[in-house]
Amino acid sequence: MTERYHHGDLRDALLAAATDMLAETGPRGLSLREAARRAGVSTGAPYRHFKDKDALLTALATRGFLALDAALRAVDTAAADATPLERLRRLGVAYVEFAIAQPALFRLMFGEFGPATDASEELAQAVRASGAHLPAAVEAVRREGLLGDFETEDVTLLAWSVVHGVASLYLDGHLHAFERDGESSGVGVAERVTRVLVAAVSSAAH
Amino acid sequence: MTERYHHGDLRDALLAAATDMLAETGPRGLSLREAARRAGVSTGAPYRHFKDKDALLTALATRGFLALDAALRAVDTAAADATPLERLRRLGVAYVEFAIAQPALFRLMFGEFGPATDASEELAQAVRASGAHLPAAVEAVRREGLLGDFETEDVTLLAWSVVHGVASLYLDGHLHAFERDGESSGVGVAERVTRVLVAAVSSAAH
DNA sequence: TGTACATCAGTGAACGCGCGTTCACTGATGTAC
DNA sequence: TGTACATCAGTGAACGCGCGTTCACTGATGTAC
Repeated sequence: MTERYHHGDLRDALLAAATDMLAETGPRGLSLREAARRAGVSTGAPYRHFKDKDALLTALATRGFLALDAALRAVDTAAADATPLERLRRLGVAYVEFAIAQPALFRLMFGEFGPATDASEELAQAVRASGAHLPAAVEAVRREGLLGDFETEDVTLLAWSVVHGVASLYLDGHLHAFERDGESSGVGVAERVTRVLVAAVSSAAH
Repeated sequence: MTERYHHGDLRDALLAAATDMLAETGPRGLSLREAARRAGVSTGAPYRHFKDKDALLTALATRGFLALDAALRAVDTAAADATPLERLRRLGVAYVEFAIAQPALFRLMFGEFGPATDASEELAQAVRASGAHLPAAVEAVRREGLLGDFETEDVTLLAWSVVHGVASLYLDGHLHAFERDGESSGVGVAERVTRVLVAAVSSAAH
């Protein structure tokens, strides 16, 4: 890395540093000063690129929701030939995988210390995009007549709650008792739970 | 409140003050100094009663789990004449109600900033006690032959995930889109979701 | 019943810490002529 | 092609803040005789 007065791409460098810190210490340990230090820049420099700390957090969360959106879209594509229910299930597992792969980012996005979801237009849009996959998948199930008397909205909420619950409990260390030999981390737990859920919902509709 | 040199029950007063602060500002805004201030005592005084800040947090979390245990036990008793499935469902709703009634306490208990669940023997025991209700209720359902091919453990995990997910999403403000007119807060959401879940699981078993 | 004394719950001042943010500045960049 | 100058991304020192924790101390309490 060349040392020069003008960094060149400090904004990106700060976001990258902040991402690392997030992974190491959680949203709480994320400080603008430390991010500046890591980017090799003085403590005042970030203010050329972000109005304040919250603006950086907002940018970080936006990236997170865009990444989640991309991950879910990829699953949707990859599972194009599966049944609607199986596609819904895989979406759910992918949600948990995302959370486990980037715990601190996930917490920033959904937890109490993250920015409000309407903190910026970009963020709001990313939130909307990433949140559209699950409802669409449930709607696809309904269109095939596999939802019985259940309402689309209720099933969406149920599905989201399950995977968000698994992810949260796992990240906060409450699922140790439920992990089994040979299961790699919480993803196995997510697999099991989503299978049970899909089996229950689908047989209820018949 | 009389002003005297010896407070009399500073330990309890500190815990009470900390509880208030928790409700106002979350686990993050909870400081030993501010708790001392509220209890009308100097900043060093808490150290007569708690080894350090974490010890106070541990005591607080222990109280929380004891309260959750009591709440769930009360539901269990009150629903003694309901079907096992309905009892399970009410337990789940009570879990969400607890979270909504004391958001910051719930976060301290289950979130990333709370003490480890084995930080003290009392805490570990309270965690165990409060966590026993759900598995017991699922086991009761199974005993009636209402679980079909599902494993007790998987259904327990599913149930816990759902209610924990609803609680977390609600507390973090992500369920606004799912609330309906006339529903008071997230409890109505919990009612709907648990009904769908119970309907699905039970019909799958037939 | 009264007194000496050990105990211990409080005081309040001080420590070092890292934080977010501001500000007068300086050095590099690129544009107008 | 060369020069004057505006722009703006950085510097680094400083601000005030609240925090957790320590420490020598003092005042109240209760127990032994």
